Amino acid sequence: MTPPRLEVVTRVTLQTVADRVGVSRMTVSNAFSRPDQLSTALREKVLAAAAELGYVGPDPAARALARGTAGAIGVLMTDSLAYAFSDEVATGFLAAVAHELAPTGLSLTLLTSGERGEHVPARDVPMDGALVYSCGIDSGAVDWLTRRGLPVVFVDQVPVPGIPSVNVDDRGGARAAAQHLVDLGHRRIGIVNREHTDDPSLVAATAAGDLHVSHQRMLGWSDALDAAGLKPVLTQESPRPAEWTAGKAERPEDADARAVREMLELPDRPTAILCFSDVMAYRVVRVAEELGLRVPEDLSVVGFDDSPLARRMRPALTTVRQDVSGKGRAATAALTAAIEAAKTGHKPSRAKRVVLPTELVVRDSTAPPAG
Amino acid sequence: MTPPRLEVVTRVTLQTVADRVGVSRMTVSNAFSRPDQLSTALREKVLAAAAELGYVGPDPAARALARGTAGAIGVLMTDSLAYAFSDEVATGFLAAVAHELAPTGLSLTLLTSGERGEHVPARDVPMDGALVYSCGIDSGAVDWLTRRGLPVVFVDQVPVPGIPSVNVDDRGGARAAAQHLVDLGHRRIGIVNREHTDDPSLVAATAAGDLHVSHQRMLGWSDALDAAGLKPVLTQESPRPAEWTAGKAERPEDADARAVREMLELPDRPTAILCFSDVMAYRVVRVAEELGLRVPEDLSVVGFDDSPLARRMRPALTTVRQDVSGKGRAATAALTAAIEAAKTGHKPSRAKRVVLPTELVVRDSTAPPAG
DNA sequence: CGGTTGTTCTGTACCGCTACAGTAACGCGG
DNA sequence: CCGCGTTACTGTAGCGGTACAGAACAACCG
Repeated sequence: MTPPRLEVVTRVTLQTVADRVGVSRMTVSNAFSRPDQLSTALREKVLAAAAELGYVGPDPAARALARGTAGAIGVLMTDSLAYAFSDEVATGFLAAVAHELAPTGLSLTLLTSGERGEHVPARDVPMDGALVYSCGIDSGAVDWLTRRGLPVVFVDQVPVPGIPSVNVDDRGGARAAAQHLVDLGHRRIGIVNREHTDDPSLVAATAAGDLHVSHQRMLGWSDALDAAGLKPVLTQESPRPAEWTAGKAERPEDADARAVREMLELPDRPTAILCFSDVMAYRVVRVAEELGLRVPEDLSVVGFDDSPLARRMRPALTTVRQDVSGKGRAATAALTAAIEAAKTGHKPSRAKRVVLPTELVVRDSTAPPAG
Repeated sequence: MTPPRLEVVTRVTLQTVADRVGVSRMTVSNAFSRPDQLSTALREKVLAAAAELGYVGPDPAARALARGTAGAIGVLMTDSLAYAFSDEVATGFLAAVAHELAPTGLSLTLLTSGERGEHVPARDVPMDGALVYSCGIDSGAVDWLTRRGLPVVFVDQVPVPGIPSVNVDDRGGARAAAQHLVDLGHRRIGIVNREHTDDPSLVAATAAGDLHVSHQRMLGWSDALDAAGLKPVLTQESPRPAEWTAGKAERPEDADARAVREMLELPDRPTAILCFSDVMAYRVVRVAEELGLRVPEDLSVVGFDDSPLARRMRPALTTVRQDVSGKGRAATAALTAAIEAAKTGHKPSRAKRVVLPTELVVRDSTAPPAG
């Protein structure tokens, strides 16, 4: 015996509309998805009936299953979305991706690398492909993606054979930045880097995937400094913000500031500092000011990225420009191409590797050393 | 005749695994999704077989269809994602949403309100519910969402009966800001607002949905100014950045700067300025500096939002704090509740309306007028 | 006028999974 | 040895679409 309780809202599906108009379900489907498959007159009639019945359109989930495409791509980011969103470089990248994606009809789903409870985004979210951005390969997330057989593009990661990647010329940019200081006459140069390692084997290993960028920049700085016979004063940033959630105390910043202060209070303090990012450069400038040092008279500071902050700061920051939007565009293009290729069964003979150029932008935060 | 061409990669599904182990497909499904439904021994055997066959787990799309849930929520934002991402208030909100969402297993899909080509995100993306954030209701997107019968929560929008909403006390905050200036002794006060309207009927109308916030703030400022018998010097911001895409010239900023400059060059220039946002306040300070005016000695400036920029600026900005993270949390909570309610068929008797408090934060950008 | 072509609509067979009802086997008290 | 509550597993019937191979019929052509 069927339960007497009537379904209050019987879901309106293709069939409902089809019955109403007196055509086959397929015709209704075509009316919505392939207008060229039926006469205009009938299509209008179907659409009218659909509107009347409150049928909005093909159910996205059902369509995804039947078509075999999800209509969305994922962006795999740091576990801490708070970090990702507060970083102007990351958001600029995302904006470019979103913008580039729009005309393709694909939408953008944010993936965290962390596995909260039973749910693993990289495994459980329907998508047609994914961008792996600024996140360690160590997180199982990348594994899930590849195991699912999803097209993937690496951004700012260590390139891996067989996987398309987009990078910027971090090393070259860093080299130019360091050379700039050398050319200005600086001999004691400090470096404020993010967590990184000098051991290439470690960097190459999957466990240190997201250190790639800092390592490359370090290499670039060393290129120029070594050539000039200089040895930098190092300062490492505290480890990456693991569980740095919105609203909590900002550990990394404090640790950073302290380290920089120590460096600037050395008897033989550096006359110039190379920084991993504009944000770090900003912090360095603040610390310098607190210590009564003028920038650039007493201390030259160079950033990296040329984020909006660099222009906003005073003094305006000398930095290395990378084309964040271009990176987003290139990554998106590479991914959509890979998705297309996967669809048609084509095996991309060689995974494309894109390396975008960087460019030194000299502004007001660098000058020859005093004395 | 079936095509002789063999399927190169036969897709591995539940059935494949089931056949291999010699159990029913249902058992394999349970092994993955409901471990308590079978013996541990068998489950392990199934999992092992799955691993061996390269079966990653239930296909998300198929699962979504069968279960009737998409496992994702959408956030409807301005057409220009570039704008959304470059705004610290918006990104802070998003970060909070993402963070709050994580434990629920829901992921986050970005929806643009614009309809590019045939694809309309709000209609075509599988999701269980959506947040409507900082986007005009005029865009058909909201219509699509509601027509689909999706649970929706409005954030910073004009509250609509029957729809849960989260707002902050914009008016109260603005009032406090204006009162602060009045109390300091200012009599000539300028206002730099975003596009807005004074016509309440227009604001209430759907066509002007995203002007709600600017209108509320305007009301708040007026509350205090009117009470003090003052009439503000108005300056409107240019219209919202319609097609302000990444990398393009930044029109709004320029227009803004020009307008502010005009205001500050008046013979009877204001001694204090109230701004719609911290970003605008920042621009005002820059213009003032260019004109040789000192802040706060010659000009007091008040922002809104208390975004990170406010603390970063020099002088540190007096502003009105709103709890962006709290807004994100509240919105997410409201949405998940609504989704839950929808699932169990419960009709939420009354849509909840949350209004978060605001608080004046006095820093260094305001002082009594000179003379 | 037979044959080819084109348009418009239909029928069937999935897509891969889950809900739910049901069956078989087992343990156990009486 | 029967009845009965558990536990472990299975079968069926969808979820709501789309792909693709026809079928019906008109138009066109030599």
